[in-house]
Amino acid sequence: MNADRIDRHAGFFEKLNRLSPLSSADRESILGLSSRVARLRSHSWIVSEGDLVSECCLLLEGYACRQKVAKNGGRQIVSFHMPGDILDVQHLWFDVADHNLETITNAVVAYIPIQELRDVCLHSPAVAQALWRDALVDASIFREWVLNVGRRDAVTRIAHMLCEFATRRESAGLGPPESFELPMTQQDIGDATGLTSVHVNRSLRTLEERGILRREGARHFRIADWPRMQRYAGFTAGYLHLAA
Amino acid sequence: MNADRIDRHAGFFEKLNRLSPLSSADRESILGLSSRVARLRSHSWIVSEGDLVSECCLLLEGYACRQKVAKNGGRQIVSFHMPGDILDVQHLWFDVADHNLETITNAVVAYIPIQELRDVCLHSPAVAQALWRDALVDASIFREWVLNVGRRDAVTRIAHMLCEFATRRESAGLGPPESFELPMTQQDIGDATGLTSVHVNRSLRTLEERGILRREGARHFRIADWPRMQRYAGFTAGYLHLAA
DNA sequence: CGTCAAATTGACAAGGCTCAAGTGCCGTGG
DNA sequence: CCACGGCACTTGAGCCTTGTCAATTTGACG
Repeated sequence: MNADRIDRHAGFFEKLNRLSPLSSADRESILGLSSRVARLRSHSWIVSEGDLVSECCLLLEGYACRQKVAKNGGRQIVSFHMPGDILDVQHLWFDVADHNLETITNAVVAYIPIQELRDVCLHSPAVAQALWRDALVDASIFREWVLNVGRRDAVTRIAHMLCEFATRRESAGLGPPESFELPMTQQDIGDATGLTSVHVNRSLRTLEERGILRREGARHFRIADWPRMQRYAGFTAGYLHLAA
Repeated sequence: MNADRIDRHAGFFEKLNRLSPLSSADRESILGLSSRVARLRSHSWIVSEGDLVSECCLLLEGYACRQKVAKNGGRQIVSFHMPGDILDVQHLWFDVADHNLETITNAVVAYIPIQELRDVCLHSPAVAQALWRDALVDASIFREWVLNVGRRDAVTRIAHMLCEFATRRESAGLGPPESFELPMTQQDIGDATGLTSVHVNRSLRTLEERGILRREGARHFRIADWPRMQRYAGFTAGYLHLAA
């Protein structure tokens, strides 16, 4: 597992390094973190609300989301995650989970002991800053989602979600925003945007009819005019703080 | 202003101390922070999206909110704040604002230079941890709001917002949850819950009719059966991480 | 070729919005 | 002290976006 580990964590280092410039000593401590790697099926729950958590999760392959469930049974997806994302920085400082972590597709996850991560933070302010920043980007995205769900109509809402997905995907080096495969179902999109899957379906059709978006198969999206798409959705990448 | 400053910051110290136990040295560095105190009228914008920020704000008196504006002009309030709250921890690490900060009522705000706060964090891991935790609580509240706006119907949604307000108010030592004066207009409640003020008005009436809530004057709320109210709203205080 | 989940479509219901008018409260000025 | 003005709050009527229910089609995979 050791060779494995160094490979995996290299990506982690790059991510943190982008959030806050790290020294080679920082690099060493990060690569020195121990980890447990697990393969998970789609729709597995990694963490459930109320769980006592002692590890942070790093998503290595596949897609995941964070979600909460309302009293009436409604499921609300609160964020999507892609390879390279840290799934729950917050457990660095809170040991009880306040939401669920669920895989969307089959996935590979690295679990890093929180205590080790804390120690690294203590010895390296730069690493701490990087992780902190990551958490702040998270929060910024949540704010945008509140706006999205609260104040945009169904069609724009979905368009905005797609813009965010495409942008983060590109920024994670997973491909161009103009053409991509969605990992989530229309039900998932609905749960993320506060709509029903039926209405998501109709809204996607509307986006096609308006020429904003083309689909090749149900999950493959092509955006001919990416700037137009962003304008249509009222999407500005600022809140993602990509060039921190 | 110096005597003033120590007074004010005492509250700040208490808040951080609750989030992470601080030493007396930590206390000194916090009380040693310089600050600029300003009185603001209601509906003033403290920070606007896109602003370059070099100070963190601490709300000393009055109420404020954070909000974003959609392309179509819709205003979405993303969080409410009360005396003692730090309004933008995130500017500790991001210098461009991604949302607006607005007063709800007349308010008194302390501005603390970010550089000084950063220095304190560098020298005191405990202070850093406290501020970090505060930011994480923020994020947790945003997640709950996404759920609130996305998956609860109008009446429950408003009930939930009131529960949160009452709980945080109590926790901030501002009074019992069973009886309080709301600082915000019904328009504000609408902007926070993704509803129109008209529908907020009707929903409040519904809450009264169902016996969940009593009003004495438009803004004074009385909740006879507080546990029942929480059950009705599906409110559980866990996400507020009050007993960190 | 059968199976199952996801996607699609239609008909209808309903929750929430829009528009519009009216009321109540409070501070200001005469 | 009263009249006025403005803002927030109320209330009603009708519309429209989105939800519900249910049936059908599609597509991936064994």
